[in-house]
Amino acid sequence: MAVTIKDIAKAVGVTPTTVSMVVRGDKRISASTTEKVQKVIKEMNYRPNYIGRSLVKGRTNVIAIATGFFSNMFTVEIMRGVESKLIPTNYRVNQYATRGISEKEDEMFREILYGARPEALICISIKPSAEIIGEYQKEGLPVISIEESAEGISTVKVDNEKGAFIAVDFLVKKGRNKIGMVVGKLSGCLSGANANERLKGYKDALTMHGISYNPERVMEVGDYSFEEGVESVNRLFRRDAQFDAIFCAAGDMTAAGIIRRAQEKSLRVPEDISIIGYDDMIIASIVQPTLTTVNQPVFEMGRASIDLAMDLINKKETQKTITFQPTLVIRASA
Amino acid sequence: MAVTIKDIAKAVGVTPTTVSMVVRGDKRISASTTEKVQKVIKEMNYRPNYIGRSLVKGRTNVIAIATGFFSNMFTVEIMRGVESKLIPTNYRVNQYATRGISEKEDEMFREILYGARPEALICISIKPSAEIIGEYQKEGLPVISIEESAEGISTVKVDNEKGAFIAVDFLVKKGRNKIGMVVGKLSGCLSGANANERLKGYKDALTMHGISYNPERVMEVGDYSFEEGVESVNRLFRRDAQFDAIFCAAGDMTAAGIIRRAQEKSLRVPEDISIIGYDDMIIASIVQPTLTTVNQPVFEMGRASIDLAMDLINKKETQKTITFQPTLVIRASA
DNA sequence: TTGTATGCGTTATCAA
DNA sequence: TTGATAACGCATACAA
Repeated sequence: MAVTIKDIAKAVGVTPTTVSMVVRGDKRISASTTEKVQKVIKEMNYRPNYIGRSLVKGRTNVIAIATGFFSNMFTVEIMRGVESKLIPTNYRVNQYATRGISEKEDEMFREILYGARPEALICISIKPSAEIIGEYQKEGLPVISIEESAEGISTVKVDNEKGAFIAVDFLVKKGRNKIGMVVGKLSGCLSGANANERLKGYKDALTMHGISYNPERVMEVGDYSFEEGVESVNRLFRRDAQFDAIFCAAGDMTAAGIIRRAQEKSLRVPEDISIIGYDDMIIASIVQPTLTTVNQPVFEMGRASIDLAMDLINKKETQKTITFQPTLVIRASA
Repeated sequence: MAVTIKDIAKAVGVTPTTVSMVVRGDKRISASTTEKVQKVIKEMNYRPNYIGRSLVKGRTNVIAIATGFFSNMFTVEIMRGVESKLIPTNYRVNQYATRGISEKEDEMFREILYGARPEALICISIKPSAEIIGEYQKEGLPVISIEESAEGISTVKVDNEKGAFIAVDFLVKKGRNKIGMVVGKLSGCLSGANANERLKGYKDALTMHGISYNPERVMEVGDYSFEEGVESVNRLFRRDAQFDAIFCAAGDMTAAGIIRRAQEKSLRVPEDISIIGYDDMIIASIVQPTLTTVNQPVFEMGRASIDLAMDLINKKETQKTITFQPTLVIRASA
């Protein structure tokens, strides 16, 4: 078994209390005993057990992060930001993946709340039910949502309407007026607020430029894969509509698929058809032509979520919404 | 504060022991009290606190996973495998990123071991020092290393020699004999066993085909970025050597950079120069021409690491090495 | 079938 | 400046 505070106490000839105080750097212990205790701590390679400490302190120094999958690029970039902010703190993160099984979400959130007892919960692209939010509030445990927002919790998000707006505005100013849109699910259990907000930005930009909205030009996709990009071009071109541009609000990977399929159909990008993606992932600068896309400061959002979590934990802040601004990164595809 | 076992006990009019036994489904409690207790548990929304439970049981139901960064594609894919295997268990993972700061690694491993007290440690692409391994062994805590291997710990790896061998063998059989190699650091603190094993496979394949080894054709790179691929072509072509192929053992992203730079130099891929990558990440099927590459069953390795961890925790297995076989995925670049 | 007593590793309160 | 005692939430050996 591991060395405990008691072992140290016995070895030095003091009580556990004294050792505990030395461990925590309490100034009331004399220099001489402090030194003796620290020497034995080093020799016996003692370190405090967080479990015991958590139990008595009622604090776990853990931030829980929940999302569907930790394996997509957006989440990975968020986590990079999270990691970078976590270093100077003595907090750790515990990850919880729902894996898209929404029936089990409530159960998972309760297990986190009552079982694991983190000091804050950060949700990425998922939204706890109102009931769960109520239970977290009752326990005084702050909840932060990245991307989604809900009554009673803090939010870190990007202005999706604006992101879509600046992309479509740019296309129109380039002389395009038959602009298609590929976007995530607008309704149903897999839908998020994002898709609808981006659709609104798209419509607003069209309206502003006096272009009528044609639902035949909008295509919903389920995941954010390359293959769905390929497939969405196939399906859009079967419809009764023409296109001189496609704004892919469903991410750069799908946009890459769109470029590929367009090229296979002998359409020149951007001469015959302009394409704009969303997210500004690394893939955007690798495809040919390189992809004009809407950048979201994802790394910064990860960092902001930890800052906010710490402020909420330390009661320096109450419920708050942080909105980041997207920017258009102009490359070669539009 | 949250509901505890005591609150339930008081509400029902039994002792905490009885409630504890009901929670764990002990058959010794009568059906009638079991029912009463369960009713109140539901009403008061009670759930066992893992901290308390861990302290007394000496088990945390946590597997620690440590690596440099969780944000690269290889690690992400490992984590996907890990997540997929974790569902039916009641184990969770805690992530620890060293962020490449190797001086602090020992300290981190000790904090994990003595502070967080997981039941197993999985290291991805990093290798604990012999001293640390000794301490983990002393505590009876199994360590699994993915990619790296070391004395005294279990390993999940891919046959790197074979991966390089099949790639180079394929190139030679295609009539190439001036084959360059781009590979990770072969020595120094950032080096791994991987790079050297792949170099050996490269040399073995050349030898087998009677081609002499020319160190001028080998180029070391530090990270696995697209930019390094671009840069490595620049540097290789400044050397006193010719090339009709490049085997990029430093991953597909770097290989994509090599393709790009080769094309910029008006070299046709694969007519003038064949290129083979490593890892078979999604990028391999997106670049033009699509990339011939060495596939590693990364997802499966993640899954295997959890299976192995569970077996080690449950003493069904002692130290063990699992070696996966790479395969060559032939696409258009070679 | 249920309750009593004790302990897991740590910290906090109060007393010496 | 240090120590004795109790407590955090839970599980378990043993007693009743």
